[in-house]
Amino acid sequence: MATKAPTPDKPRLLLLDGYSLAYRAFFALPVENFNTSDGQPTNAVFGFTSMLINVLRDEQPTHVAVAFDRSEPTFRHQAYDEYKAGRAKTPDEFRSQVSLIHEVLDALRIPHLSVAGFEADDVIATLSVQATAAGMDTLIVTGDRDAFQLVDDRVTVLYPIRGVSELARMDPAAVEAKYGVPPARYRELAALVGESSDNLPGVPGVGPKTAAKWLAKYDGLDGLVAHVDEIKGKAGDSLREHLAGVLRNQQLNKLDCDVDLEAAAPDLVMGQWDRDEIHTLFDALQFRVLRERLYASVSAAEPEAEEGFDVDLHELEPGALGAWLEANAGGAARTGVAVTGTWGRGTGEITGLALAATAGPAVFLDPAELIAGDENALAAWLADETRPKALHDAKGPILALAARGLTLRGLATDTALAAYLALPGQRTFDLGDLALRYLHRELRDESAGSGQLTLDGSGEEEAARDLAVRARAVAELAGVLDADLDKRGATRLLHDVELPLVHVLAGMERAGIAVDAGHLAGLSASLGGQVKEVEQQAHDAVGREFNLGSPKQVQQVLFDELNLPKTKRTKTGYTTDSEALTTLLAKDGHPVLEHILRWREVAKLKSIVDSLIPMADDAGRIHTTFNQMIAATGRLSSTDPNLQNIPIRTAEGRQIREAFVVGDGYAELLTADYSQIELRIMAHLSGDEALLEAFSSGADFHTITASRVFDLPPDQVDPELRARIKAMNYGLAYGLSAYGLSQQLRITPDEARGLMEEYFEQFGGVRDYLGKVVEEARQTGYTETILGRRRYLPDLNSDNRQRREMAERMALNAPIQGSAADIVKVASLNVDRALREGGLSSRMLLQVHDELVLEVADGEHERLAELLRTEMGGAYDLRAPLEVSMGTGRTWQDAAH
DNA sequence: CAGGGAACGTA
DNA sequence: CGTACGTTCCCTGA
Repeated sequence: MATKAPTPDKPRLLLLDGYSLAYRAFFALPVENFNTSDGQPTNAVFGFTSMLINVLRDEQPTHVAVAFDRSEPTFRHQAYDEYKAGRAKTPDEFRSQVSLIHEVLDALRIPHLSVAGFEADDVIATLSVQATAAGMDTLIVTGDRDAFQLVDDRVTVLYPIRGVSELARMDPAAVEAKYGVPPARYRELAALVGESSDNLPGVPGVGPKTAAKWLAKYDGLDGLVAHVDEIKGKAGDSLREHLAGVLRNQQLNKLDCDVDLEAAAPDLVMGQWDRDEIHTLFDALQFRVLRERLYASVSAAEPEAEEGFDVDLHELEPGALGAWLEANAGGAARTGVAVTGTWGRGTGEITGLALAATAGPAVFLDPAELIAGDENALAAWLADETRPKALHDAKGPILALAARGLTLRGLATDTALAAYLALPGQRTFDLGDLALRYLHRELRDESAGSGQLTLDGSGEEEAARDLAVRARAVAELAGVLDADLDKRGATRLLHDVELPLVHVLAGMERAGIAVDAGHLAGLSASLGGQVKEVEQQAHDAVGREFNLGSPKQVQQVLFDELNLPKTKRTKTGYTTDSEALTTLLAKDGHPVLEHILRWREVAKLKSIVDSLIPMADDAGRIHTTFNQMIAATGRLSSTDPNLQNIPIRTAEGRQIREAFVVGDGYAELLTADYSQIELRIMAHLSGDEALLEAFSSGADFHTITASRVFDLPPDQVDPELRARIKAMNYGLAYGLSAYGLSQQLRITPDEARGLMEEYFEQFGGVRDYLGKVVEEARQTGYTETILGRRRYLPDLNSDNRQRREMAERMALNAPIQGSAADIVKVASLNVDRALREGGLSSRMLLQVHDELVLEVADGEHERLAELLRTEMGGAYDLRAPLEVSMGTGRTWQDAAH
């Protein structure tokens, strides 16, 4: 995570054109999304401040100022009556925001300048010239292209493209690449082409290309004027006719570099801003996301003390570990534990282990060299609940320790999990990154005693020190993350749910699930035969061989050779996905389409089967790895292999489920899943009485809701109507649009819109709830689940419509999907506890989002079913009560219900 | 040989 | 122009 290092040795001046940027922001951000509760529009303030914070963060200037235009006429108006004539009147909603922008700048202690008779650009030009003279670099942020004439080696313009979040970096090369002339000639080009926003017409029929060509040929505008009679063609006539205008433009678009200012460039030093003042102002503006971004970038702007960690690494005599632990890790303070080794597939191996608290000495242990007494001391300490430990991503080490017969208890925190709860959108939580982010320290050894140990020379000592540094970093991070989680209201979620869940997941990974190798081999063979057969049929239907697995070749066959109608575009061509091919099949009916679809189906199944076969261990069991820190919503994910996406939809797919079987020593498999958990959560969260009633009635939920929407008795709801409402019910939680619904149900968008309206007439509370979730998230910057799990969605305030709408769908889905994840996690914990407390031998094997798969021990069926009903059903008290359905059987498929 | 894109499996 | 994932395969470009 290499953050761009600030260059404090070189002063950098940042200049912004306040009015032009605010105006951009005003039109980029939909004003209806940016209002304080008393009706003050804030989209321009928000957009301007957002840009400002981003540039401060990314560019780390040492000096800064914002220039504003004045309302008085400038020297340009005096020279040309029509200057900027015909401009639309400034909207009132915009004007009221200008003074708010001034307040923001005051609170940030950023000077703003304006001079009667001059435009902001003249002020900026003057300051940039001063800055260059003073040996400073200058960055100009403006939406006015006239500033390009200022660009040189020391002066760069950042020009907003598309909204307020993206800036084009215009250095001399970029200007030349874009306009075909060096920055110094930009004025001449603009004079020829004209600038409509300033009401400076150029030469009709002459664009940037022609203008650049002329300027290059005649070495600038003066040369062009001197040879104006030589220019041929229409463009030449046009130029001669409008030459006076061109010369006038060139006069007017020259920026004045000598404006009288109160402050000189070197005076504009970035100051420290007043936190209280910012809080007060941002409270009034109801900015929450920006406040956090501002503080995040402030700390980033602070010079990072990139020190390492100082560890006092003790070398222990054999047999001394017990006493050392008693002295240095025997209290109630958390000890950081770092482990090297390998883990996965439900097992692992420890190759090194280091312990270090936030202060005091550290120790490194090589498990291969531990004598029995030390091994016992370590085992006792690790298993001691009263000796709190902090680890970073503990599940792997727990598996590796378990493989050695060691049990870890007293896991007081896991810095990776804590960071996940703080920043759930991040995909990786590298210890080094977190140390840098939270501790401003690098993961390196800085102790003076470094190199004095005699651990056997070479790399061994370095490895020991590195691990000790990691243990120390974990211990220190633990404290900082505690505070961060507390601030975010996630402390209980960590301690009551995620941390204990680590052990449950490790248990499931260790257990694995048995597979019938013979069955898998049989499937592979039969699917392999079908793949070959269908491949041949496809080749025959086309008349040549091609790779069915290559979308590119499939496209070529379908659209180039068979000339079938084009489908929806992808980035690289036209889609050949199954939906599109099915539609094509209905239209054209070419036999190859059927073969391609069939081939994809069997090839996919075969690849799943073939990937499972080598995964089984000697005992015939497959051990997945559950990842607890990937999904932004709080769900688990499963990898290596992914056992959360084993086919179930088709009969052939279900054959794969038959390969997952009960293991030796157990009676059968049991699956227990929540019925419609997400819809129940939606009913609970929205409090929609009609929806809640549909659940409490006990009848088929989709039929009941359909009967309400269509005003029919339930027994007259046909499958078609039920299917439509089922699609609505589920689609709602995903942010389905009328268009999307129409696509899915193959009805017109108008019909879909009508359907949605009728639905909301009955279930208005759902609509209100979904709208409210998004609005609240826009204000606070995050959504929250029933257990307080947050998801941060800064894009809710994006000026890019596509990104904003995507974030809105995420915002309304996250509390629903995330709350379901919360509930299943709580249920897993409760089931695990009840199994232990009840002394049952049955065990959990898998979690598939709303389903638990268990292995039932002999004679425990009844007790287990009862236990699951209690623990899963009672995991959380929803207004639409949780309902659990179960099935048992020899295979996973047989256990379906 | 890494990484992106397309396609498709699940909840 | 419906959320959340992981895997496989092909293809491209260093």
